[in-house]
Amino acid sequence: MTTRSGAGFRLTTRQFELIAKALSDPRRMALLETISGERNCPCQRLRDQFPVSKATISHHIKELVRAGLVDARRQGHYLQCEVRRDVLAAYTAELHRRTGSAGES
Amino acid sequence: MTTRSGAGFRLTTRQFELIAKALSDPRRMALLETISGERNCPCQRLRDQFPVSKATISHHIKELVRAGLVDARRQGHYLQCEVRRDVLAAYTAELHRRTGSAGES
DNA sequence: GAATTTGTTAGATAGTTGTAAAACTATCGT
DNA sequence: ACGATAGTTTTACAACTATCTAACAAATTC
Repeated sequence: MTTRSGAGFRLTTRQFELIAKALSDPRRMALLETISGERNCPCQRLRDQFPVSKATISHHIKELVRAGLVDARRQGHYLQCEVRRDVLAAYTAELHRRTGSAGES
Repeated sequence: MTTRSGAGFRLTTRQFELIAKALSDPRRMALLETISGERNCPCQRLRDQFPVSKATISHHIKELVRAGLVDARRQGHYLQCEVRRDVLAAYTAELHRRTGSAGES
């Protein structure tokens, strides 16, 4: 099996930093988890699950998209969000690479 | 080969959050990289490589230790720092687990 | 024990950021 | 076109944090 270790591509320094930042807020991380839970996650559903305003959710999603962790496109008047697991894999690969952990090229 | 995916143990929610926070600052990440580069890294060497005060370095190391990413113990009047790669592996494993990425238990 | 070197702690400051309210834009159904 | 629903942007603010200086503590060497 091809493990996620070999993530096909490398991240720029900037993207690496943006991802680390994006993952550092617990709420944003929780949003990412919820998004990854459902195939297509209308943002509206996020509002039901988290006690935060829609403005805040919009902001967090923007950060996730900016980091490249999430793809979002408007579908009707819903927003379809999708987790970029390859980017996430590239992040952890780079993380291990930088710390000299086993298994990275 | 046993990939790092199976990280032997699980992190608490709290530690997961602390690690994410610890990794989110570029300077702190750079310090972690340097620490992981050398077997035993006297903090003094860090001061030579980074244009920050020793107080700042001390603070960052404290955060890394708090997150469990680094073990630090005083050896003489140097501080010996060591990266906990198993904790790092547990973090990435948990990250992929939470986002439903491949290969996690 | 005094001086030196190394790291820590306390206090202060400047910059960042998570959050919400309100105003705005976009899309759909009627 | 109108109204309703979904999401964005602007603005403001409180909380956090990276950083420094300065004072302190710990360990070594003379």
